Amino acid sequence: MQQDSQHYTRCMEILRRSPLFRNVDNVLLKDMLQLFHYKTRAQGETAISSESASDHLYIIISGRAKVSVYNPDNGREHILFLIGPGDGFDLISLLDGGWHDAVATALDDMEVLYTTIQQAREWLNQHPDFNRAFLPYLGEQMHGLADQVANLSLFDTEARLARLILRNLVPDKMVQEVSLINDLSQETLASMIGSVRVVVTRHLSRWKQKKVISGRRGSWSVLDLQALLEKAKQ
Amino acid sequence: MQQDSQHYTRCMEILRRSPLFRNVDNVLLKDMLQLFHYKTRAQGETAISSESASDHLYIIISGRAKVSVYNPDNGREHILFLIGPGDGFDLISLLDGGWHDAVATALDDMEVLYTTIQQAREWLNQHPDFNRAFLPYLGEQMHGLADQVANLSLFDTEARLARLILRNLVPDKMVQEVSLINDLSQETLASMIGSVRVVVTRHLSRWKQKKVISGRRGSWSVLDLQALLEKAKQ
DNA sequence: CAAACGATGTAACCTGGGTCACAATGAATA
DNA sequence: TATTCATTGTGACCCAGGTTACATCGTTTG
Repeated sequence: MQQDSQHYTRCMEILRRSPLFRNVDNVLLKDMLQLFHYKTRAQGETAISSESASDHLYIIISGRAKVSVYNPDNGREHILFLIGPGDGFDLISLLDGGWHDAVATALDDMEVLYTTIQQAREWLNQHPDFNRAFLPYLGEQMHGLADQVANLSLFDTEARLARLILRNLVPDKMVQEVSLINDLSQETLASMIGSVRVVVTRHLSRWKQKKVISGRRGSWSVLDLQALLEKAKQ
Repeated sequence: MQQDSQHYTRCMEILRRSPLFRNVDNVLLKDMLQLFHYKTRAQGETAISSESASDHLYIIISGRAKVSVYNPDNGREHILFLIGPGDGFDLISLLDGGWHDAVATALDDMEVLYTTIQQAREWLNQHPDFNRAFLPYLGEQMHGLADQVANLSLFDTEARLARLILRNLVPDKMVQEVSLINDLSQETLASMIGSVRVVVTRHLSRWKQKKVISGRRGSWSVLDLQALLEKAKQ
């Protein structure tokens, strides 16, 4: 991406804030930006499929995406990651072959930066400092996956849902002691905890009746944090 | 470990064959071995727990271990990885903080090499070539975790068990078209697929009746590979 | 050899949660 | 305002698979 591009400043800002490049020198980061190209993706588009996965890597500037796996036989989907501005996708292909089965789909209209694995690898060889930047990021993702495995096999759906919500709590500026969770459809929530929509609905409405939570899509809030922690079984 | 140690040659051999150091120069590898210390672990011992996890890393010389997570509430266990000679544990702490909840337990009597994260990190800074050696290994593990998530949430227990067996097939030298699987207790198999012992027993005995498999602990063989593939749903 | 122990086989039972089917509520477009 | 479509609420049904409880083997140990 050229320095005179209209998007240059915004992209730079996002990179600057990204956990991916936390401790990377500013000048170096500017240099790196030259490697990347800019493009947009409409909501719903399959941003990266398994075919193209192994030869490019991406960094998100705006919008969110889900990285998921499907079972064509029973039509079920599981969301491995939700990613947003500053996140990368297919970074794992810097380590080896990249995701085989996973597919990334845009949840919103998106802007992304992309480059070839080839170029990224060369860059990495010339600038080993970048290893210290992105390796912790991959470590984080690995922990995320291990946590998902643990959740799926050690906890029931109610606990998994509670845990998902607890991980997405956002402190609310208006009301004390109350917090908000993300704007995600119940369908999406279900696909994140390895369950189906109706089950999520069931638990949410039970929790509403018991005054554990209140609100609806996009504006949930937690009334009884203690109860939620209890359901998450620590 | 000193060059005059009685274990030196064997250790070196294991390291040489390990996927961890596939494309590492022999001389460099010998150098590296100096970093490590040797010790043994009895079967059943908790080789590495979450407390010590973040300050040491290990390479297995002999014996196997399981890396697993527990839910104290319902007493259930899930095995994240089975590791054996040439495998490392807690390598992820080279990336960040290491496993928090996972525990490694020796399945057999073991010999391990160990060193501090600190020392390993310094070594890695001086020898960036090692990044190319162990990063693909971590990438592999990451794929393994993603596969487990996919299996747990997209497939039923029968398919998961079939898939586990298919992944552990070993070509049999004696009989054509027949293969053997690992020597693992049904309890262990269950903990690898996120289920319980009785369910594993159920499926195995059904499969025996339908002549899909035969044998018993330690000497299973697959009679009808096609049927097994079918149950694994591709 | 007896006894003790671990790993298996099996049967009876029960429930979490998945499936199906429809109604109700918005939000968006004509 | 009417219509369409996506999302959500809810009830009835049902089964995979988890739970409990023994019985049966092999293997190890006194």
